[in-house]
Amino acid sequence: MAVTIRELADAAGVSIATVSRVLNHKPHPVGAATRQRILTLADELGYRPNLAARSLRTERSSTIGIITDNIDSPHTTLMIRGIQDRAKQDGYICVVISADWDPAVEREAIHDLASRSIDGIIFAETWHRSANETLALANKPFVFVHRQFASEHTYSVTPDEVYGARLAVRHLIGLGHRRIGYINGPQEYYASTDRLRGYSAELADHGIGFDADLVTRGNWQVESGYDAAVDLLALAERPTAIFAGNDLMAAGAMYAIFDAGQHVPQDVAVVGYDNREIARIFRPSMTTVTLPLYEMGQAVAQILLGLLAGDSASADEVKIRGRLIIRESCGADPALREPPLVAAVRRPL
Amino acid sequence: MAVTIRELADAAGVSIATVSRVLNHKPHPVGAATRQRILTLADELGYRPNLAARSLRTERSSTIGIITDNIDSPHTTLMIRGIQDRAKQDGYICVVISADWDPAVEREAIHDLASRSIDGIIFAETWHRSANETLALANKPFVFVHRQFASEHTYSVTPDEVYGARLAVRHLIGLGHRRIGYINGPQEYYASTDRLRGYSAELADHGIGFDADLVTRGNWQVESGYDAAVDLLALAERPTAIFAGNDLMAAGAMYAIFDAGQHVPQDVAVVGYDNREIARIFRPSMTTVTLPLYEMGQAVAQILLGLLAGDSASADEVKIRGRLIIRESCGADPALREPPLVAAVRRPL
DNA sequence: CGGCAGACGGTAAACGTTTACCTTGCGCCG
DNA sequence: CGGCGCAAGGTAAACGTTTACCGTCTGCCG
Repeated sequence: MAVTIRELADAAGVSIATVSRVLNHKPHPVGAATRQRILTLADELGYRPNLAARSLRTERSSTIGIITDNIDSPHTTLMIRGIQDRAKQDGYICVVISADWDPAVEREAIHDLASRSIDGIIFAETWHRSANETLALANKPFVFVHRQFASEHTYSVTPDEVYGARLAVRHLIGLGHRRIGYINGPQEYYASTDRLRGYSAELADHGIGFDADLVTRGNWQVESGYDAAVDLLALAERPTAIFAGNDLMAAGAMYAIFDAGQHVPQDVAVVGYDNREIARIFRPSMTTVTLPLYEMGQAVAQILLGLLAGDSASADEVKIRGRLIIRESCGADPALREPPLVAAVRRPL
Repeated sequence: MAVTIRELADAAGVSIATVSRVLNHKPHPVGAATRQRILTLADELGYRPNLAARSLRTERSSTIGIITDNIDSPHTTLMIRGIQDRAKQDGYICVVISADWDPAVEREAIHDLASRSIDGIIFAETWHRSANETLALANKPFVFVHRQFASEHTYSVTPDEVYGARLAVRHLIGLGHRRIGYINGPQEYYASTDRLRGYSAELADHGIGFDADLVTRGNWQVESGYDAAVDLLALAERPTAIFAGNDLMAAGAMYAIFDAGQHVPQDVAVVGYDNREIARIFRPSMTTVTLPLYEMGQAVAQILLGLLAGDSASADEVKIRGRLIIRESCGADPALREPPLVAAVRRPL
């Protein structure tokens, strides 16, 4: 079976206390020779501390819990990856639990994590809801990332939606557009309101007045983007560009434009948001703003690990900026674009 | 702090042994009255066993480890979801580790999991590689799911690729096609060879001869599907339908068809594989074969949990069948189709 | 030369369970 | 009525760590 600290201590001819001290880099003085002996012996014997025993003693487990509504979402996984990678640097692993938008499941998850002596919790894309009191009694540090709804909670990491929207709109303005439609997401999402703020702020910065007719609303889905674009195209003074709240709605908008016999970007330019897989594959490929999910994951892990190490985090809320990816749908100079998916017909037919 | 078994025992006026016995449903006889008292008291006090202590004692942790190459892959997450959901029914949680196609990381992951007294390991989409000997000394049960490459290992769950390919080809044949091109994936993948087998078997069943010219190869990416379709369209005797090894290559193939001035499905019908998000959104929406990822996850969890419970699993390898999703790209009777994304222009422009 | 500080290391308790083994009491049968 | 068997429950060891506390030895200073 696995080699224990006892056996390692016997092999090194010291007590288990000493072994524990060198393995955990304790300040307690240990002779250089013994330390070295223990270290090499540990390596030779392949000693691995039993983490169950350790966490029984220390009430820590080098594990952080991630609670998310559904792990099977394109947004979540990349964030989790960021969290994992950062956590791994400090020897932590992650367990992720899907709460299915169900407060009861979420509470149960918190309890489960707590009874496993988890060190801290990250709420990813999920709202704290009724979790408050449960969290209180679990009294573990917790942090939010990509929180979708309002909450008065302390530490959280979110994308800088205002900045992202400004990037998109600024780009369109730079291409000469002055009437820019916006397809907003549902009102209750931060992403919607913040992107709208960025949209109008950027317009204002360029002296373009805000026109409420140009702002429509979808529900993040393709179909709603289609409907919204139909409305925009029906306007007396039609927009020459559309900024969609996400790539899915941008796809819908482009379909509406096609169905109206128009072309993208010649007649109407389109910019999306999220940089989902479809943005790259779509024809025309979509100019879009990235959601810096991986970086957000890293950032939130960083904060939690800091909390666990006893630092008090520097900022309550950190915002991470995405970047604009220029492709075909906006009509920018091809030199600025990402290389298109299929450059040209490669062989004569 | 958390209530311990000691406190619960004191409250109930019994010894901790008795408490432990009723909580773990041990066969050891316990009077109905005491049992009831303990149970209600446990509930009232909100007793949660300390899992660290339990696993120290039992060398089990109600945790299963999932090792995958990259959690951020559209295939993986849905499978993980299936595993999680099934595992949860038995009170297990999952930790997933991304091994980044790096054998060293994978070995390290196995060790890490072992030192955490994990109960079993699921390898998802990853090959065992040099993991063999590491696994041997960790001696935990392990199972494979969606294994990509050959291996002589025991328990595994894979999609029934032969069946899926037959579904696709049968459908095309049913629509009257006799010259059906196939865009294969890279040779080293099971998915490629098995789908090819299904393709030719189904042709044979309908008395259609195998024509090597109709089989091309891509690398799963959009671009390669484009190139492959260009080749197919250049054939003297052009195929009237193309079966692509995955949805991405199907998208590429359709782009090639468009660029040749042809229409899908009128001139060439196309069927994909995987039922990725893009299949639904693409125009024309793609007929495709689902990869039953969620079910595969459930199945593999089922096997592992069985192993952990002491049953010997019934079959070494279980294959899960996907199903055909009929959309626009194959030209089937609209009545058979999934409703299209955007049924029609909803409002007059 | 006495004593003290610090370096180095050991002892043992504790963390919260599970479980092998033991005790008690009661009913029943020969 | 003695003894056996079984139901019901208790005792205590063990799991592998960490860590507070306690030696011991050496060197150095007054």
